[in-house]
Amino acid sequence: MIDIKLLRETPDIVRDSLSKRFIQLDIDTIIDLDKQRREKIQIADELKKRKNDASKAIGRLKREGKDPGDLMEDMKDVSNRIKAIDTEVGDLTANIAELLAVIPNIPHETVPIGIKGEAHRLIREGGAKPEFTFEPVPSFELARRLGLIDFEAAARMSGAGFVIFRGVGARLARALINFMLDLHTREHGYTEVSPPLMVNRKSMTGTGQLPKLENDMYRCEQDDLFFIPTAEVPLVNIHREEILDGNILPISYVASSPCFRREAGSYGKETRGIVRIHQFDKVELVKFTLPGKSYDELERMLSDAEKVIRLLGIPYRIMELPAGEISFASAKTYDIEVWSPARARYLEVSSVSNCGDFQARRAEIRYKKDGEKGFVHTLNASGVALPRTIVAILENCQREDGTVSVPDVLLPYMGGIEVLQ
RNA sequence: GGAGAGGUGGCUGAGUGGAUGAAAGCGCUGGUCUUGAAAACCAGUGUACCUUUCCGGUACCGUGGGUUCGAAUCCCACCCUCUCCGCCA
Repeated sequence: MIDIKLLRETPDIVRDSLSKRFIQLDIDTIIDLDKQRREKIQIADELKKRKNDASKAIGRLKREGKDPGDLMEDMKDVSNRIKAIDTEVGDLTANIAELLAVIPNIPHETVPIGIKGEAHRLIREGGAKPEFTFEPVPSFELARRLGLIDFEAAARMSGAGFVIFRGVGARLARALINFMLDLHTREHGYTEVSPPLMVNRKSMTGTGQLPKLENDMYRCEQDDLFFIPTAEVPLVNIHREEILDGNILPISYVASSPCFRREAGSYGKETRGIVRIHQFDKVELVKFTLPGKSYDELERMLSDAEKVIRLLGIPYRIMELPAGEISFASAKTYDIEVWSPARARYLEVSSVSNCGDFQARRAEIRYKKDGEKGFVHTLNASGVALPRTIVAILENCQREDGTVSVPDVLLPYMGGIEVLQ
């Protein structure tokens, strides 16, 4: 959530932000409602003061054995007026909150302007693209031939967009998860967390998935619980409605979890293979920082996620997203993309974002340090998503005989399996 | 799912209709003292909103309603925690 004061005092910053994101929203209505609300609060507060003073006087009179009858009679009317105004204020507050909740975060000043394509800024590249003496086979074909993934059985039991990793395929997924968790906990200082996979509405609102993305999530209607689309949601909500000691920041969490996404409306593209599926595993990184430190931490987080890909030896590149492409809650986002030789294109395996105080404001996550207080900054990064990383491993490490060599860093996790065959 | 108990500030914990935004203790911050530290003593120490030069005001005792001139305190609903029973990986 953006600060209502920003809207009140410098509405042009918000207008500018919306236009950079190519979003049209009526903010004048909010500004007007906010003005009305404050006026009514003032009136109500004055009446409440009268009421409080009178109540004290009545108490005093009664104790002295005098009759406060008239005063009590007068206060009945005041009380009713307060009730009426409070109802109006309540309605206005709810109305404003609702409108404010759909305003996206303000992009950081360094974020490039634009939308698709050329507006993406290349930050750096790594790893050499493999040079094949044969036509590279697409990952879904390799996975099928090697018996790593069963698409048909998954479709039968759950529908399109679900997959079963089986045998060495499941082993590879588990190896990747363990490798990443070990890397982030041992070398990058993250605390491992195993969070709930279903969370309530308030949590989803706190991180910014709601109210906008309700249709993109699986929901258990009976209990009004949502399946998490990313572990970012439970990780950030760990500290919801808390005041953190500024001296223990930054706090860094890592979790591996399945992610559930309805991907409504995306049928037709990317439906083949495991590039876009309804349930996938992802290792997620989340940090809580002091406001002044978040952009330093963003770079560190980017390199933490990048390390995973570098150690796996997969060719990749890092792109900075333009304002028109960054997500709702983000102020600045880098994508890490891995190379898919069979498709001759890059696939996003990680999004690394600084949300500034946007989520902290929604989720009421504050800090206090040396008498100074405020909202923390929150950051999140995939570190990284499994299926597309598996695609990249299969395709980049494939050999002419149809087998795939396992990256060295995964060998300790593969129980002696060096080649997928 | 059933029965019971309970949810008060950073923590422990008083408080059953008016002098309580909330006793007391602990913790924390500053000061005195000390070579320094500890102890002792003194002072301060919740969050948010409105107003704003200053001053000030309002709300908040799990959440939301209600009763009342007045609610932490009474009533209703819901949420959460604990104990026992049932069920269960």
